[in-house]
Amino acid sequence: MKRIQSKFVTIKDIAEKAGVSPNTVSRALNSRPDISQSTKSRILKIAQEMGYVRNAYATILKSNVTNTIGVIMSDSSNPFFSEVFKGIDKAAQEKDYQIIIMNSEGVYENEERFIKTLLERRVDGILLFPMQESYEDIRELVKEHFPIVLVGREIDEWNVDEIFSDEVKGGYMATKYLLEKGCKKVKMITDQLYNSASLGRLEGYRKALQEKGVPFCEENVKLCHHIHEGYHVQAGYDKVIEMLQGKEEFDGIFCYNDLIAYGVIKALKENGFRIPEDVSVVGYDDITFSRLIEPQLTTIKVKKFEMGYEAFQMLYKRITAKKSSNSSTRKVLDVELIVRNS
Amino acid sequence: MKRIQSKFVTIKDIAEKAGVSPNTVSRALNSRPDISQSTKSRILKIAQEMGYVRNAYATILKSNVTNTIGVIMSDSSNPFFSEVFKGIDKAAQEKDYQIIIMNSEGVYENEERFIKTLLERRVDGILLFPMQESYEDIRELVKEHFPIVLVGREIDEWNVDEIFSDEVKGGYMATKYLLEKGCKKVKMITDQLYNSASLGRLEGYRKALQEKGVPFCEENVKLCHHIHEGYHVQAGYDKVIEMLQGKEEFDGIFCYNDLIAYGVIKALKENGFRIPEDVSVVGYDDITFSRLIEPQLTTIKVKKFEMGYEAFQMLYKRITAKKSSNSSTRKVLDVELIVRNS
DNA sequence: CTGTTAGCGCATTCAT
DNA sequence: ATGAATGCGCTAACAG
Repeated sequence: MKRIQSKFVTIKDIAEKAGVSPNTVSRALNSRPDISQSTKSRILKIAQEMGYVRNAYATILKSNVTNTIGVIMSDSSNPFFSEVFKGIDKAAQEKDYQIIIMNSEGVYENEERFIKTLLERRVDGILLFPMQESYEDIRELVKEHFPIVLVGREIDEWNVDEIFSDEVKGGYMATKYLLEKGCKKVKMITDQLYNSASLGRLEGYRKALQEKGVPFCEENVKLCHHIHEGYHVQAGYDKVIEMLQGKEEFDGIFCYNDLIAYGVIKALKENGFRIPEDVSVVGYDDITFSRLIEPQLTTIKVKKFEMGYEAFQMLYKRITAKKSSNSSTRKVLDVELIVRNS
Repeated sequence: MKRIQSKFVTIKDIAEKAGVSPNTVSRALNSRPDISQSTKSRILKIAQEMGYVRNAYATILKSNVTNTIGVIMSDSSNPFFSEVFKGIDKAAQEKDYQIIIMNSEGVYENEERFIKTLLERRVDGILLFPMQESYEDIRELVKEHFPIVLVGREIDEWNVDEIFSDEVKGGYMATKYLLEKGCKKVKMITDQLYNSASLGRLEGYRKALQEKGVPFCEENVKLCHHIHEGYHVQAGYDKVIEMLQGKEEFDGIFCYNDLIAYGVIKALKENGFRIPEDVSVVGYDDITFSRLIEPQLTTIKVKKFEMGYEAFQMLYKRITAKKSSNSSTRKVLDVELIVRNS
């Protein structure tokens, strides 16, 4: 595991060549006031010629500031996450922060391991998209006042910075829309129910039903257990097939996200259902492609870029705060119903 | 993870508490042979209690091995790139490598800056998706035998590791397919022509035309200048509108990528063209969504995940090589025509 | 087995 | 304006 490295030049090397002390070189490189213009430019020229590249690790070891954050998400290739990530990236670039990104695939053990690695690398803070049932690893960080912001999920109990969407409202709007369109049997296809996103959207679904006097029925909520990341489309497809085989009746489907909705639409079309004439479909997230599929997907728009951008801002504030405060910030992003043709 | 005065616990702290020397603590933590089982477990217990987290920077400063690579791409939210990235991530995780990811947005100055930052952070190697006209920054690295692998693009002149698709074949297959389907006027909508991907696909386009005895016509190649990342769809859409306004005639369009094809299809549909009856469309990349749009997109499938996975392997090989060899590796990935309904 | 010493590359004292 | 000394946290080399 040893690699040959093109040996990097050090300030000592430069110092020798320039006939000055390493310290003087350091001064020149960092544009300190206490150095003469002439030696400074001479040194800079030599440094340039020798191809000097500062060793960030040495600097960091002294300063204890890495200008790096860690980002842990379940699947950065999921369009929802990659949109959010774009916001993070933008904000981070503005503050000249580097990002170490890690894909947990929704596996708790990965998340735990990643956090440890990130701490070893002394990231200034962590942005984490909670995905699992257990939060022990996070709890530890929060307890120690380590800068962390939870993104896309709400964890009530703790005193931790969070940014997430108004999930209840989203679920409510989606369901209400279906009901007001005249749907009598509205199914919901969702993810596992151990996170605030699923729970919130489900609550919104119930709320809308209740408001319209439609009895809530447990069987109408279809849980996709253990969706492998990247297989939401398939999961939605499978659920519809399952429902059809079970001779279940429905004329409206509220999907946990757009990807599931894509699968749902595919299955419905293949089985001769017209959308929205026979069955109406509403998705969630409003990812880029939802306006490109046929029919264009009616969905709940989530402020993805903003979520990422704001998340970094919150983390940055936490990192640069003079002293660790005990009060936490919770930011709720509004959602919007985008009516298209499904 | 405990921190004393907002600082992390060091081996020195542990040593004091345990009444041993820092070195002994180091031995215990690294499972060295030369330490007694009893002191070792005693120290480990104390370390655990104190919430010790090793400082990777100190270790790296000594060892000069960061187990980190840098990845520079233009837009990680583009489905093509995020698929490739997934492959990189998978391979990197297997070797326990961290990834610092940077989005250049196709801007040379960004790329240059990023490379510098990555070098300062002493990444063991860099995976780079060349996007610009200038490669001066890369040339420097190559000259210094810094481990780098270029992904998705071919740069003939140099002696540098590369992995890319067989673009000529892809362009050829796409165009040939259109011609054999009976298209008489095949347009090509492509990106700027300063990279091997565009050039290769264009060459394939010409080759197919020539083979079928169709004269190549400059005006049939539509260049989308300066596509802002994330706006490929729009670019495709605009080009079609432009062509229609110019009263150009065409019955087949070969698109540089699937995103452009989405826009093309949208514009055609909006203007009353039937696909593929009136106009056939072929895309490139075969990203996930291409089978979900209507009509399902006929396209050239690129081995995206493999490209990323292999790219890391190549880089890893380079990083861990006993000595720097002068011969470079060039890997060409095969492409495949996926016939669907467009 | 364990402790002492030294040094990775840099920046921050303090001298001169 | 410049140099010398010190230490960030850790580990390797050498003693004991």
